[in-house]
Formats: sequence, structure tokens, C-alpha cells
Amino acid sequence: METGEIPLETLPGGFDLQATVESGQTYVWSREDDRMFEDTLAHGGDAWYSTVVPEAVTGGAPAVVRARQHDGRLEWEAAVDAHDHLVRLLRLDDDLDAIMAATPEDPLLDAAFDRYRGMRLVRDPSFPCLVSFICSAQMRVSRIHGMQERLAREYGTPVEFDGATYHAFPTPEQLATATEVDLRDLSLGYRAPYVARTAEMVATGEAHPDTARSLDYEDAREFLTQFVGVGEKVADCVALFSLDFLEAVPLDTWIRTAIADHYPDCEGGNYAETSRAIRERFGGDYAGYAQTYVFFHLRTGGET
DNA sequence: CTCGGCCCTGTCCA
DNA sequence: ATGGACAGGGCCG
Repeated sequence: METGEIPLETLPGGFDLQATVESGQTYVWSREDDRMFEDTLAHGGDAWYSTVVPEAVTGGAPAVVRARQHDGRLEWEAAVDAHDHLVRLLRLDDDLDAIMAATPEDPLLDAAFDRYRGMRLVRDPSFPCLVSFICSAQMRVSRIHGMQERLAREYGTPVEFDGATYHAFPTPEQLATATEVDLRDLSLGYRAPYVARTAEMVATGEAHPDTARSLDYEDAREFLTQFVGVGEKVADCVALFSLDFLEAVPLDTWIRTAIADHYPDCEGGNYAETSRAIRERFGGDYAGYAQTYVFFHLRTGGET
């Protein structure tokens, strides 16, 4: 096992591991203490979290990475040198101070940024991100998380680490072997055929979410909606949480409520129009950061 | 392009 | 105990 630590005090804008991985933007991390991801962060912030870096990223075997925030450092244990993986997955390369400075002054944004100072966006591997947000339709955080764990256990490559067995998220090829009925048995409900079809599309080479990286933001969102089960909202989630489009603002029910209550002039006739207006209001290039803070602030009972 | 009906399922609450 | 509302949408006509 390799170990290491990343000092956090010099990191611009700081870091909050628990808020980052439990805020509903990523479903590839789990708590080592097996506590569920709840709707609020009730359980203290120095727990160990783990993820399995997929083979598509390592270029070799999937690699278990474990990390916890403790005493001003991000400590890690892994099968490989995990430093670069952690920087990439947890966006430790973002200058959070600069991002907040580039975001307009606004009572709601200020309150949201204050409440979870140090929370960062994530940079998930694209296929797991795509599948988990297809599963997110009309679903709570803890249940989405449960679905992803069942998919990994059932179809993912088992990986031994530190005396325990972990499971990588299934590759497109592995997941494409699942039938709609198989996935309904894992409680995916009406999302089962969407996941099966999308896995098949990626496995056969019909389309890959990474292709959207080379497009302009709005074209990328449009490109991503070709996957079955992916509308504009889910496409925005994949663009923001995996493909580095930090300007993407997923219009979920929480943000729609915030728009109605705080920015009614941003309500356009359709998704694209509203999205453009609120993106502008949130400062443009890093509007997705503002969205994620506001979303989490409101979802966890923040005053409006 | 917009609209409404419909979809699985666990949890919460009357 | 038990039924209806609800939860971070998308598909189809």
C-alpha cells in the first residue's frame, strides 16, 4: 500500500471533503464506515472515503483510493500513487478564491458560499457520471448511491485492497451485458431500459460522452442528450461534474425554485433560455460552482 | 416547440 | 395499519 498526504492550508479557498463528496454531485465515492449519504451532513467530517479509479483512467487495473481530511491535510492510502488522481477527481487544481471573486455579490450566493466554504466541484469519470445521473431522475441522494453500489457489486471488476474486496464501477462493456430485467431487479425502476441502452451505445462505439469535451458548451449539452434517459438537466450534470464545463447550470427543482424566488427575470420560456439567463446572473464561466453551492444550501435547509 | 400523462419505488406522514 | 404525496426528470403522443 502507498500512502501520502496533501497539505490543505495553502490551497486557494480551502477544501471540505465531506461537503464535496456528499453534496449530491458525485456517486463514485463511499464512506468506509458504511454510513449512508444522508440529506444533511450529520456525521462529522473526518471519515474515510473510498473510490475505485476505473481502468479507463489508470490505463491498467482499477485502483482503490482512500482518503480522509484530518488536521489540515488530505491523507490518502491507495494501491498506486494517488496524488494526481485526488487532485483531478476533487478539483484541487481549482483556485476557489478566484472563482468566488469572479462570482457576483448577491445575498443568496454569499450565504451559500459561506455555509460550505471549501466545497469543490468534482471531476468524475464520464461513464459512471453519465449512468448515475440517468439514475437520479425523481430520486433521493441515498437511493441513487445505493443503485450505483449495486451496479458496481453486480457488474464491476472486483479489486482486492487492504484485506477487503472493492468493486470498480462497471465498464460500458460490462454494463451492456445487463438486460432491462436485470436492472429492474436492482431497483432501477423505469430507468432500467435507459441505462441498458446507454451502456450499449457507449460499448458499441455509437457515441461516447468524452466526445463532448471537444465541443462548445451548448453543443456539448445537446450532444449528451442523445444518450437514452438523458434530457437537458442530466446533460448539464455530466457537463459540469465530469467534463469541465464549469459554466453549466443544471436546472433542477431546487434551482428552479431559487430562480422563481430570487431571479424571476431569469425565467425564460424554455430550458436553454432560462439556462443562459441564470448562467449570466451567476457570473458566466464559473456559474456551475454557484449553482452547486446554492443547490446544496437550499437542499440542506438553508434560509432563502 | 410546448404540453400533459405516465413511469418504478422507498419513505414519510396523515 | 395503510393510502397518498413526494423525491434533484425524461419519454412519448
